[in-house]
Formats: sequence, structure tokens, C-alpha cells
Amino acid sequence: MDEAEPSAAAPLVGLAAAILAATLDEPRVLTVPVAGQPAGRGEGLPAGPLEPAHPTLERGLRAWVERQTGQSLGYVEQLYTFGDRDRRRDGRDEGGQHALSVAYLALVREARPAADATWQSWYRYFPYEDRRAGRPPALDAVVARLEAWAEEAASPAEGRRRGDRIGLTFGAAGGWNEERVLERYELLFEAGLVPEAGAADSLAGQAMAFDHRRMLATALGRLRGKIKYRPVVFELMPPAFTLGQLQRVVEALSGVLLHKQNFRRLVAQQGLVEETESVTAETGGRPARLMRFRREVLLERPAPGLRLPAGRAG
Amino acid sequence: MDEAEPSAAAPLVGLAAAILAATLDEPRVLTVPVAGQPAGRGEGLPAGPLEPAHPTLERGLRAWVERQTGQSLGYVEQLYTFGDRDRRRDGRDEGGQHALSVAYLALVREARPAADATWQSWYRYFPYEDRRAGRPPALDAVVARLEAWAEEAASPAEGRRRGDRIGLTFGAAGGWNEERVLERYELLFEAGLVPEAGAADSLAGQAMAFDHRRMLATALGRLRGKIKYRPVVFELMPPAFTLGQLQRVVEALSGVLLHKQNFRRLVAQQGLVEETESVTAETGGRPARLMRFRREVLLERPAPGLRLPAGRAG
DNA sequence: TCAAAAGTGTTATCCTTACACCCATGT
DNA sequence: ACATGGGTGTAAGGATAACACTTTTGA
Repeated sequence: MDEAEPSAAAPLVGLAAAILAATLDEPRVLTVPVAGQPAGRGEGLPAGPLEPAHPTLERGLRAWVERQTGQSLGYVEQLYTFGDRDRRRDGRDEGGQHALSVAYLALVREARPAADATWQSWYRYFPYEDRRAGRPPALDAVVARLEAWAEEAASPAEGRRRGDRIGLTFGAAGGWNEERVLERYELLFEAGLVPEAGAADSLAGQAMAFDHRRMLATALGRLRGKIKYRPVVFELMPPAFTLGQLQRVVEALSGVLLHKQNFRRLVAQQGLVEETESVTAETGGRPARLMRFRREVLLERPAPGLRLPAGRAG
Repeated sequence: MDEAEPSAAAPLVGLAAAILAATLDEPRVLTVPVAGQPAGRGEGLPAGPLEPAHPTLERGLRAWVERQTGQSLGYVEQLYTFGDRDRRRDGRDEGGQHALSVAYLALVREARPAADATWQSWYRYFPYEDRRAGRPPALDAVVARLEAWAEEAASPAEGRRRGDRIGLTFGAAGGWNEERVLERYELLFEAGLVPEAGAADSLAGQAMAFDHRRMLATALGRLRGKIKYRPVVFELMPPAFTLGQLQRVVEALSGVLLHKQNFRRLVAQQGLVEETESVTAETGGRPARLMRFRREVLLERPAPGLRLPAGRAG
């Protein structure tokens, strides 16, 4: 990297965290109130500027999160650096100054809200991403609007491109790919269907401050992909859990239902978990054996994860 | 993101690009000379500071690359933002000022060097990553040194952890995983076996300026992973090519040899390519049919790529 | 005629998927 | 008794990996 003197227009660098958890079969994200935003956009991710006192980016992030929410972070992973100048298009002119934001994904075990931070379901912000109860009702309306947007393209070629993207991301062709959360959000953004892009209603989900919903979409997509080849789900689980609980968490994250028998077999024969001696007698039915994550799997398998068995019924 | 006033210690933000190509069966990276570095570290990636005139990060990157190398970029993807303050540990004290660098991966079709930029083989910087001619000779010496480093750990527990990491990344357990380029480099760095970390020799590969070799390792790992589920190889190929050429490029990128027959079948039945009418009569043997990338595959398959058939012989 | 690379066919094996069924507990 | 969730077995189908073999050119 070439050396640069700090100039009057040195960029502002922010740190933001999508902190995810799963409790009571519902996937959650930790949000904080954000002042000075347009109506309906007062929710945001924990965030703050990078300061000289921060030894590293990640340590700075942990400091901000702890200060704003009281939550201490375990697993943390860098997601993406958002840096377009027009991030600020909704705010005042910065006179050519850049505003970067380095976004992180964090996975935590427990949901204990602190200060004025609150846990919210992911699907508050992305209602069309939850297919556990079948095709979500919001989806048809959303796709219809997208298709209208494709119709009104300037050229037929552009219209075809838009149509292709809609089919690809919203599943007309080749089925639903649960990982394409960001692509779906960006399509909605481009089509002007989200409040962040000027839409009047929240049909396509609750808005967030700044570009925080884009960050959250990036985080969900990354996590949905990653559970398939890294045992990151266990960062969200208690030390001991039943296979049923594990399945419901994976379903909550991915937004699709899985085939029960195959899920169990997969988990078992991959060596991802091992039995404990105890069982639990929870809600109805036969008591279930409690399992724990088998840490050794990291040394045995090149890509230990939960390839989703794609099944329909429970 | 919270608002921050630009302070005296506003961070410096740099942009850097790992520009990759594949010519003559050799994977290449575009490098530029870097002045003011310690001996043996005068090679670097095209890079420059983010400037107020740059509309976006990516546009800034393209501008710097074009100015420094004359190369215009096609496919560009953000890799990672490196931001530890101690990036500068080899240089002077910055008085608490951060120096971030946003690294990008770029794939280009042709290798036409310009100015004082030069194309170099990847394996100049990571000799142990090339297994096309069998186990590379450098590898044994490198692993031996790593194991000595594990021996001299402060505690037995730490020694075991180090041993596990060596086995995992360098393939004692579960075979060689060609994607773990960064993990291998970081292990070598921690063990002090690379010049960037103070080593006297270049047994583990040619050093680079700043943390550019870490960026390059990130890029190679990402590309090696991505060819398996996205048709990015074709960004490196000419418009028409033979299946043999395609295979040799994939082998060059991944550093392992593939099973010929299965590779061809895979490429064909995945619908990744289609025949053209022409054939080519190149170096020895029967003339081969020229193929081209089938763009429609993007609409048909959820994850079109080249899962490597893992074969030994050609 | 032989080397070298292109290209085709076949088979054994493993993994995925789907279906059917039994088990243990609370009400 | 029966609803509910836990848990096991097995068979069909498709993808993968390994093998052997033919074709077409240039030297």
C-alpha cells in the first residue's frame, strides 16, 4: 500500500455488528435504537466509529457492542466493508468525504437484552425469507411488484435481465435458494420496494437505519451458507441439546423445513455430536437424549457441516 | 453507524488488488515494485490510498490499478479488510493511527504487462501450494520446521494445539485441502518462518511488501473455493478453449491434478460449456473441439461450478 | 509406426432421499 | 387409548470415482 498523508477529507470508518442468536425456535438479531433517522428507520445494529484507542478492528467492535448492549461476543467474523459514498444519499452532503463501515457477523449463545437493546426476529426485517410455514403470504405481493418493475424497464433487454434476476433469486427457476438473502434484498432495493430506497410501505419488511438492513442481509446469507460446511450452529446452541432442538434451530436459520430422519442420520454419521448420559423430558412425547457438540470433528472432516436434506415435511 | 467527527487520527484507508490470470498453464498475479521496503520485500500488489475523488471503493481500486499497471479489470470481488494497527509493526510508529487496507480479488483474461508491473507465478510466493508435480520438495522442510515450532511451545496444551493445526492445514490428517491457503500462511507467519515475520530465508516462499502476501493468500483460497460453486474460471479463459486447456487451468489454480475423463464428463453434464463448430490443432495429438462458456447455466443451476474430481493421474 | 492428446463407455460404490415403522412418555 | 415427539431400518436412485479402451493427428 502506498503511504498517504492524512488529509482534511480522511474517511470516516465505522464498525457494525449483526449479532445473531436463536432462542425458542426463532432466529434473532440484537438491535439498538438510532436517533435522527427518517420515520420508520429508528432501528439499527450496534455500531460505532473506529477509534485510535482500539487495538484492532475486531477489538473495537467488541468494545462498542459491549458498551451499547452489554452483550459480550464469542464467535466473530468479518463480513464486508461497505463504502460507497452514496451510502449517505439520504443524509447531508459530506463534501466528498467517504464513510466506510466494516460489518461483522457475531454468533452468541444467549439472548439477555441489556440497556435499550432488544432482540428481534430476523423475519421482522425479511418476512419473505421464512418458508417454514410454507410459502409466506408476503411473497406473492412482493414478486408481483418486482415483475411490474421488470415490465417498466427502459429497454426489452434490461427487462429480460430483471426478469432473469427475479426468477433466479425468488425461485421461479430451479427452486428457492435460501442463501441468496442479499441478492433478494438488493433486487427489492433497486426496484424501490423498500423504505430505504424510498418506498412508502414496509411490505418487504421493516426498514433499518443507514444501510444496516443490507448488512443484516449479508450476515444471514453468510450464515445460511456457512452452516453447511462449518459447525457454526453450535455457537448458537446451549452446551447440551436434543437433536430435535438442533433441527429446529437449523430450520429457523435457513427458513426451510428439513426431513427429520435424514437430518438425524446426517448429524450422527458426520460425527458432529455425541451423546451425553442425560435425557430431558420436555414438551410432550418421549424424552430425548441430550447431545453435545463433538469438537474432534474439526480434526477429522475437511468441511464438517449440515448439508440440508431439503425435505418438505417434519 | 454513529456519526463521528473527523479527528486528527482519522484512519488511513488503502485499496489493494490481487489481480489473477492463468496463461500457459501457469497461474499468475500482477505485481509492482514497492520502494522503501526491507531487503527482499520489494514486490507488492497494485495499491493506493482511497481518495475523495473516488466515487466508490471499487472505482477507486480500478483507477489505481489502471494507473499503476495499465490493466483494466473485469471481474472484481471484495476480499477482506485488513486493519490491525500492528500491520505497521515493521515500520515507524504511527502514534495510534489506524491503517486499514481493503483488499480485492480481480480476475482478468489476458496477461499484457504494462509500465513496470510484472506477472509472476503464484507459486513463487507459495511454493508449497503447487502439488501438480507431486509433493513439492519445499514441503517436507517447511513441515519439519513447523513441527519443531510446535515442540518448543510454552505448554504441552499449546504444543498439542499447534500440532493439530499443522496436521489440519498441511494434510497429515484427512488429506490436503487446497483451499486452506491463508491458514497455512498464517501458521508459517506465527511460527516465524516467513521473512514478513522475521525469518532470514525464503524457504516458505518469496516475501512481499507490507501484508500483501497475506492478501494474496486470501485471494488464492477464495478463488480455489469459488471455482467449485461459481463459474469464475471462465473469467480467466479466452472466449474459446478446449476441455484440455480448461482442465489445465483448473489444475493450475487448485494446485492438484484432476482425473481427465471424470473432469470432462462433469463439465459436460453440468452444462457449463457448449461446443463451437471449430477445432484446433495445437501441440501434438488429435485436434480438439473448441468450447465456449454456456452463460445460460447461471439461470439453470443453483451453484454451477467445478467440484474437483480429486483424481491422481492425468 | 509410435507418441500424444482427444474422446467414449462401463462398472462398482457411496451418498442422498424417501418411505415405513417402532418406542417412550404425558394426558 | 392416543397424541406427540424420539428414534431405527431399509430400499431406490443418482452422483462419483476408477477402470479400460478407441480415435485422430504430427513426427
